[in-house]
Order: sequence, then structure tokens, then C-alpha cells
Amino acid sequence: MPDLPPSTARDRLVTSAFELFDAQGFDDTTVDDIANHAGVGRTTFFRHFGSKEAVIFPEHEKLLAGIQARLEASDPDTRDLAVVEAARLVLRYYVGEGDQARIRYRLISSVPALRAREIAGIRQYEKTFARALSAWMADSPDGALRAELLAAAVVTAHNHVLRRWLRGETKTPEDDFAHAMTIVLDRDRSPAEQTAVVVLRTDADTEAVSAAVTKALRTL
Amino acid sequence: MPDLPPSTARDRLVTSAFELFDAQGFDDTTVDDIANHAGVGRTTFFRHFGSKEAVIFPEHEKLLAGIQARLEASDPDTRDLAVVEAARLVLRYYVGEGDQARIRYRLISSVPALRAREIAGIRQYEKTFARALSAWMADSPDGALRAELLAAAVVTAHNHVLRRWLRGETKTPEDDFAHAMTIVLDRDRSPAEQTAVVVLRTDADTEAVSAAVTKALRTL
DNA sequence: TCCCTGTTGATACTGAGTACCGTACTAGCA
DNA sequence: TGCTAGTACGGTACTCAGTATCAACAGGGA
Repeated sequence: MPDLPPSTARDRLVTSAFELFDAQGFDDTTVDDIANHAGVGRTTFFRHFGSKEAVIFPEHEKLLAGIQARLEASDPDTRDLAVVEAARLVLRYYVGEGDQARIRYRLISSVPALRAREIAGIRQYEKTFARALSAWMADSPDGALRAELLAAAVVTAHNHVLRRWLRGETKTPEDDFAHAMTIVLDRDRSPAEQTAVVVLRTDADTEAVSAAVTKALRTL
Repeated sequence: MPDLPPSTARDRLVTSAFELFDAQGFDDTTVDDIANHAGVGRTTFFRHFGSKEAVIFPEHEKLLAGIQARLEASDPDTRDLAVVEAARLVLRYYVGEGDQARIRYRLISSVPALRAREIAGIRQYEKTFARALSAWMADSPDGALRAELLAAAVVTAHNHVLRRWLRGETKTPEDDFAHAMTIVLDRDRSPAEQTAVVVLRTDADTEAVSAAVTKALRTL
């Protein structure tokens, strides 16, 4: 009575869950329904997914591991690039999902239990970022706080862009993401790292100006 | 068999829940246990708290309303002060709680269901901040994103300070909070809003300098 | 053939959360 | 005093998520 089996029991459970949740709602679908529709036992469902909510985020663990791996492959010097690419990993996954991501978004928007589950998952992303950043920024003043702030900003910006795309408010999520990340990284740069150039007119040649600049900076 | 009744059934349920959770753990305490210990029926528990987890955050709704009220009493010009004071409301409440806050922290640290509940609550705070900020910043470029970033930063910094206090790592949470907020607000100021002063020597008097500055700024 | 290991299904149980109903107390009014 | 409405409470019965346990079955060596 279910559809043509897409090979594994786990996959059938996921597609069955999305179908039934979408058709008759989350609360009116029991785990038994999902298991029957997938042609497996109830026990099998709970062996693959710890809870009824978890089946909606079947790749969560893999995404988390992907972020972790990307961050671990980096170091303090390239941390900006690392966090941006790690976050982009997640964005690309969901955008690549297409309709499935939109159905999930609809479900999350209307079912508090699923919203809670999503928030918990997002928080795991954030903690993963914060852990890596904190290790890299531990020695700077207020390093732990600044690491958490940057992690929160990256995750917030990512979600902002993703949700705009899910709502159909943009067709260019990757460009929006890049733009959002420049804002996030700009905010992270302290004023001391920002360079302002004041232009005065002078008759001196370039080398003389350059020498004067070097001397002025050295006296700081 | 319970203790001396602290007046209302709701209060008795809260203190009973904290006592039992602390003594025998969250999972090994049933709602029946709590209700019996408080001397009321199980139905009464669920009438006061929607779930077994919610009893740990009995003032959550009030705090949320407090934040909302503080923000609504403000306007775009005083938004920095408003968000800082709204966040400080929450900090003061938990610090004022004392031991109860520490027990809650221990429970949350060891019980995933409670952690999930806490995160969901924090997210509600964040959304409340973001809504107000977004309304105030709607017209500026990327206003919605910047509002969410500021909201996330305020909440993250608040939690950072609160958790340090809960872990006994600081005795001056209010001072730490003030310091953290200066960092958050600094990050929120765009480079264009930051003013650098370059000092050159000149023989001109103050008024002539002032006039020259004004003229220079106008040509931008 | 025996054994090992991994996947599955069936069964039974606990306990959270909901729905419904009856009851006790209080406030207000005639 | 009696009547009524509103509110807080307790009890019962039910659904269903989640857990624990055991048995069946497959393939794969040795």
C-alpha cells in the first residue's frame, strides 16, 4: 500500500513522514501511521529516529559533522573563511533540497513541537561554531564572549537568508548569503582594525608620503 | 506530608518540583509525584503548567511581558538604552533568584529535555527583541538583518554573563553585563558612524579649524 | 554445521498530555 | 436567605510517544 520502495527502510520512513505530515498534519499522524505507510514496524522507526520530531531533520547529524570537519580543517588565520564556508554548507544543503525544505518550513511554522526541535538543532550549530571560534580567540580580551557573538551572528545571518529563500522572497540565496556575511564580518572587526584614509593635498612625491606614513604609524 | 503550604497551589507545585527534581532527578520524578507532594491533583498541575518542563521556568511569561513592555515604552532614538535595560531585567531576575537559579542551571545542564525548553525560551526573548528592533530599523538598508543580529548579540551576551555568574565565575554580574553591552553596541555601530580624529599641527585658531571641518564634511 | 552479528518485528509497559465531568467555593444580587 | 455565574479543583478514562525485552531471520565465515 505504500509507494514504490526507495530502497532503504530509513528513506521510506522519511518520505512517508513528510507525505503524511503534509497531508494530515503532524498531530494527527501517529508513528504507527508512518511505520505502516513505510511498510516497516514501529520499532524500526524509533531505531532510526529518536523521536517523532527527528524524522523531519534526517540529515541533521551529518550537517553538524560537516560543519565540525570544515572548522577543524582551519586555523586562527583563516577563521573568517572557515565559518563562512561552514555556514554555506548548510545553506547549500537546504537550498538543494528544494520542495522538501519548503514542506519542512510549513510544518515548522505551524507545529510548536517541530519549531522547538529546529531551534534546538540551530543551537547545536551555534555551539559548534562557538567552540571552534573560542579556541581560536581564547587569548584575546573577552575572547569567549566575542567568539559566542560571532557564532551567533553567523547563524542568525544564515537563518535570515535561508528563511527569506524558503518564503520565496529571494531567488539568489547564495548572493544574499555572501552579502550577509560581509555585514557579519564587518561587525566583528574592531574599530582598531579598521583603516581610514584621510586625504590632504601635498606637493611631496609618493615615496616621501609613504615614508611619512610609516614613521607616523611607528610612533604609535 | 508536604511542607508548610506557601499559600497558593501554584507556588507549592513549583517548590515541590524543584525539590523533587533536585533530589531524585527529572526523569525519575513523575507529575503525579509533584502533585502529591504539593497536595493537589495531577489535573491542577497541567492547568498551571503546560508541561512537566515548564514548571522549571514559572516566571517565563512574566519576564517576556516585562521585556515587551520595556521595549514598547521606547522609540528608535533610545533603542540602545531600551534593549540594554530590557535585557538587564532578565539578568536581575535570575540573579535575584539565587539558589533556585543555580538548581535550575544544574538541572538544565544534565537533562536534555530541559535544555531544549530553555533554548526555546531564549529564542522567544530573541524574537521579542528582534520584532521591536526590526520595526525601528525597517527603513535602513538590511534593517531586518541588522535587527536580528543586534537581538541575537544582546541575548548571547546576556546569557554569557548570566552563565558565568551561575557557574560562580564572577561575583559582579551587573558590571560584567554593562561591559558586555558596550561590546555589543560597539559592534552594532557601522564604520560610517565611527568618528576618527586626525590631529595635525596648525597655527589657525579654533574657529577657523571648525569652519574648515564643517566645510570638509559638507563636501562629502 | 555451528556460530556470530546485525536488522527487524511483536509485545508489553510507563508516563505525559488531553478531554470530560462533577464538585466546592466565592461573589454578587435580589 | 436563596439563586446564579464564574472559577479553581479533583477524578476518571483515554491516546500515544518512547522504552525495554525477546524472538525470528538473514548472511557470512570458519
